[in-house]
Amino acid sequence: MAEGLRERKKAETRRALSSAALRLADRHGPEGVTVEAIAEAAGVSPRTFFNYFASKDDAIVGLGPAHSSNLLHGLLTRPADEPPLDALLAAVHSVLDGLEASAGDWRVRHGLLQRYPALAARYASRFAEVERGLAEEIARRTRLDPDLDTYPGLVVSAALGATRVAITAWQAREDRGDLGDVIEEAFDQLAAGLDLDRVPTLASAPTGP
Amino acid sequence: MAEGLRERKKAETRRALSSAALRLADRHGPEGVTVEAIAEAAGVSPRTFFNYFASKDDAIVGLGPAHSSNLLHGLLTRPADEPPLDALLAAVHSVLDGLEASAGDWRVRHGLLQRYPALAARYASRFAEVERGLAEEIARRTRLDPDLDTYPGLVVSAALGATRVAITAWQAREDRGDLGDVIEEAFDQLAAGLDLDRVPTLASAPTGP
DNA sequence: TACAAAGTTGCATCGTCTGCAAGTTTGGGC
DNA sequence: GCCCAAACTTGCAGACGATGCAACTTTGTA
Repeated sequence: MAEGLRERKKAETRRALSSAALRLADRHGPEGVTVEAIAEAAGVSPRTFFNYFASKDDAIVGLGPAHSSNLLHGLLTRPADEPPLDALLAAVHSVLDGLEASAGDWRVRHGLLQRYPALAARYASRFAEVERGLAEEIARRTRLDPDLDTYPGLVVSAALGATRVAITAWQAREDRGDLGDVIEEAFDQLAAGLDLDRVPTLASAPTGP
Repeated sequence: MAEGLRERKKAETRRALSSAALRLADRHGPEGVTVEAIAEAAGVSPRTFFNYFASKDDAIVGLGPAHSSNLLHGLLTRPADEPPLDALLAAVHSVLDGLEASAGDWRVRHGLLQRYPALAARYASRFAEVERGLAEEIARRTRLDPDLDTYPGLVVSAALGATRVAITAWQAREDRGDLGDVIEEAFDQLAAGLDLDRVPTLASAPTGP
């Protein structure tokens, strides 16, 4: 049997804990919710909580132990001779598609990350590992050294920063166009060397109608 | 009296605490040192520690309450019509010059930040405010909206990322050239649109002699 | 010298997180 | 069906971080 009762129960508990943590944190703020409350809402003991998540913050942002990066996986499936920036954009896009599924939680989570910098920090530290992995793959493709050369780390840092900025801007906009488009636009600006005169299109008119 | 005994004592205690925290964390790791140990090394009670720093991590990374950004100050002194990327590079340079002073602590601190991502996260969250301030200034200069447009956040994110990557690469190199040069090189790569074919110069030959 | 403001300290307390030693449940061989 | 071993849950005890409160001490000043 590929999927025993055990596995399903575990997955369900994890989901319940993460979901409860997210919901409660959204309502009362991360500091306003205790592990005890989360465990109770999920129907397990406080001690069990720590069998699933290493910290309260991890549960809120929904990061399991081996959050094996979809981003890196996406990059690995791109052709090796593709320009790094293009490959990274494609990887981001592929992750985005997979994300549409649990869009509700994701929306709430990103809102929390913006409202509470401490949470974002926790998230970022997990993200640093991903960044490292991506940089190594880029270094391999460009035959550079991931430690000594700046290019691999630079491309990855710029790409992820662009993604982050794009998501934030997209969330701030009322109209809500396509997130993929906003991200693509940001990458175009990177490719244009961040030269204001050569930037393809700017999102909004200065201000007002 | 502009500088009473009170002020001097406070400053000294703060320095002693931060210094002890840094030194102990470097030796035993951030988790391996307790607030009690730091306080004892600095000759104050554990309770007093929290009159100076909001958390253990803050003491280690040496962040006081009002870490008013030199970076933003550096940016504000640049001409308003300077291209954003150039202005940011200049701002980074100006901060770097001021940093030479306490170079010893700074070196150790950056090493710690690299070894312990959790610390880096704490640092980054403080840094987020700085990033926000820089983006707002860039938005003002470019007559864009800091929330709705991606450009301001994008430039700042890319610039700070480039700085971070450059510092890391510089630390990894044995020969230790000029840090300013490495940073400048990274900014050049940004200005070249991260196009591998147009990147000015690459730091190292592929690998080996 | 006396007094007020500022700073330090101990104490009590809450919450996070970990190790350990039970119990309880599940899956699989027989 | 029965039983065992592995996996999972739970309670308990305890270390540590962090905060509020109420003395107590030091510093600056009248």
